[in-house]
Amino acid sequence: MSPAKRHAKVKMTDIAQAVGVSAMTVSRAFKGDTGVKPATRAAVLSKAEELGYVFDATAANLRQSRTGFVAVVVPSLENANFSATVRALSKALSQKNIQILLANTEYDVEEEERLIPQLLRRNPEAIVLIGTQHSKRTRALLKKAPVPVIEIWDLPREAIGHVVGFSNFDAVQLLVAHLVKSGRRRLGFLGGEAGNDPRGQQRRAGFVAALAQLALPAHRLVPLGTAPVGMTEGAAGLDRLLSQFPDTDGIICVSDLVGFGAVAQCARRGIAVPETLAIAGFGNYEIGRVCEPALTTVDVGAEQIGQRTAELVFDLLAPGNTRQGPRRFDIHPDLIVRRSTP
Amino acid sequence: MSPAKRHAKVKMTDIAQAVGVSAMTVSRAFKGDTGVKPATRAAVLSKAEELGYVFDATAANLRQSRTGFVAVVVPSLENANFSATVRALSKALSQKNIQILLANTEYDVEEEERLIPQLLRRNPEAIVLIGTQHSKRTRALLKKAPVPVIEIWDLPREAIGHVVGFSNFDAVQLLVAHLVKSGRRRLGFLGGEAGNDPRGQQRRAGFVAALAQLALPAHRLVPLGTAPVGMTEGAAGLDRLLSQFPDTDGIICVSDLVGFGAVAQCARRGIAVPETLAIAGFGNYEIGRVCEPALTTVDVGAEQIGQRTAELVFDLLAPGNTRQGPRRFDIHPDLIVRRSTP
DNA sequence: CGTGAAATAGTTATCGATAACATATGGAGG
DNA sequence: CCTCCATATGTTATCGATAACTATTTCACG
Repeated sequence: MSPAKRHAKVKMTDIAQAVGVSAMTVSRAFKGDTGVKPATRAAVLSKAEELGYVFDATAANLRQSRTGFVAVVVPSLENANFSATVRALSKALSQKNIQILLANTEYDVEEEERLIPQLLRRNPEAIVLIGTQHSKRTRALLKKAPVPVIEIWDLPREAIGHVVGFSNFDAVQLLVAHLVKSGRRRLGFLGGEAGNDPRGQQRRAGFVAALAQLALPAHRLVPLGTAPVGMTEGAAGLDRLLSQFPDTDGIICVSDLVGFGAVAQCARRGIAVPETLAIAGFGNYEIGRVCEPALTTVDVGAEQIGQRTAELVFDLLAPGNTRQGPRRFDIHPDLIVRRSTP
Repeated sequence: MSPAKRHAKVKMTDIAQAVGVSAMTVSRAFKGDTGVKPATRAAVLSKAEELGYVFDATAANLRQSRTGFVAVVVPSLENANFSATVRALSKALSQKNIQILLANTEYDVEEEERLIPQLLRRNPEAIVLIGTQHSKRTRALLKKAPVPVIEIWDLPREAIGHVVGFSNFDAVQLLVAHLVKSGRRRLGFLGGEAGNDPRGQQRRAGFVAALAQLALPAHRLVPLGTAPVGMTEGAAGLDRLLSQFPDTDGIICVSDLVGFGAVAQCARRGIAVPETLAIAGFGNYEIGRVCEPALTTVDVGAEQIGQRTAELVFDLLAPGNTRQGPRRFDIHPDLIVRRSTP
């Protein structure tokens, strides 16, 4: 810690005094455009530089009751899809100098319940939640909260506020349709255990519903354990699925990570993909693009969700915003066909 | 927006009035431990609940000049190693209700220079930076900043403040030693182009130095482009390396992602790994554990870095802290041998 | 030149919680 | 029954920037 750090904090009044103006003028000079003579502004800014002044956002925030940050609640950062969303969101927000207050729930609804009040105390301008499954208390808290709530990555029947997401349920149907069209009939699903990954469950529900509609059997379901499930679980899951249902001719996985685990396990076991077994993933992760054979998957537009969310935030914070009702953006996932399915 | 949201904000004085005590008593009741009669505290808390009171951290922060958040600057969140660190850090900090203010530089030193002043204005209690390469202005700014600076993920010769990291330079030597011990002599390196990934460059430098020390040729270097480089670049890089240096018998990759790309490409080209070509990765990503053959790699203790950083932050913020000099934690990476090397 | 609107600058009060200090109440001990 | 100290609570001023208002200067134009 250098000696400079021990100096008393420099504030606007110090600059004001040094330059010979009032604190208000300094404040105006910093904000940029209001009526301050260019010469005065220059003097203020140079003196500020000289004194090593650092603007105190806390004080400004209190006075203005605007904080300029957005709270973001994620189930996990290690999921490349979620981090892509956060990245896109962060990038867009930082353009307008809005900061992100990050909270990580580890897929735990109770942890979320504990964290959200902590975030709300800081008066974020909006709160963005990946996921739409919350505890009763959390929902009640957010409903009353004096900030816009944006749930993303899903399309809940009953949203708390705004929504930017897609239907996991529908997205899986793209994959089912594709596999069925290419002649597969005995389809299995890896992932989506009842529990802490609502998106995974929805994908499974979508799978079951799609098969039911086609009058195909939908009993080949293998849960993989507690989220997050990854490549390791995919490999183990494939073995489990095939030992229970050896005649399976197509598998849809809850994510590309699981899909890759399954494909890799097939390679080890000498099962031909896609000839003997077609395998599809979900989420368009990099691994699905690179593995052998490359995975058919669904691109859910992770970046797009982040981008759109940022735009929504800008909209909500726009000065003239006549708070209309809650908004709902439906992102449409794209089917990406690759070599792992015929 | 529910009607409740239009209500004027409830503050401590409102509760005080409703309960018939002073604002100070309400404040004390919330803090928990100071001398407040249990009955009074109960009355205050229940009234607060009833009125839907939300504590305003901004005001408290201003008064106390403590904000309770830590700024975290990352080059990228999509790197699983970095997000593991952030996750561990976030998890530990949230235990003590310290929030994370996140900033993403996208591996861009100028973006970092733009973002850090924004963060400093918010009076974080500490600023954590992944990486030790900063612009001159950034360094100067951080040196003067009235908050502890913690650089992580590297061991810089000249740190700004505290350090929690490991030597990328040394870590690679573990891999070189391992490959050489198993008889490989014509080693190549994929990654670490001069540019925006200083950690990658250090790994390459470590590779060159290790070979030089063993009097082995160290010219088989293939840059992959601008960070972040991943699986795709690994596959392309392998082709490039083998076309330039067909006799290569061992490759060290700047990350497991690149390593996987290389291994996958070998599978496509029918090159036997590790018999013909040994391949090692870096970072102990999940992919390296699951791919075929599994990758020999170096575990750099990403979570451990986050954990340690949190502990350091706690230490620095401890009330009785007699600010000693800067601290330096050297994390020791571990070699993990798997099937991709003999 | 004089006048008034625009441009520039200053004053005062405020955002909401709390540190620091001041005061009231209760009960133990003499 | 009174002193004294611990416990419980109240008062006042403050953190630093800025909204809202007021005051002054500038200058275009008649």
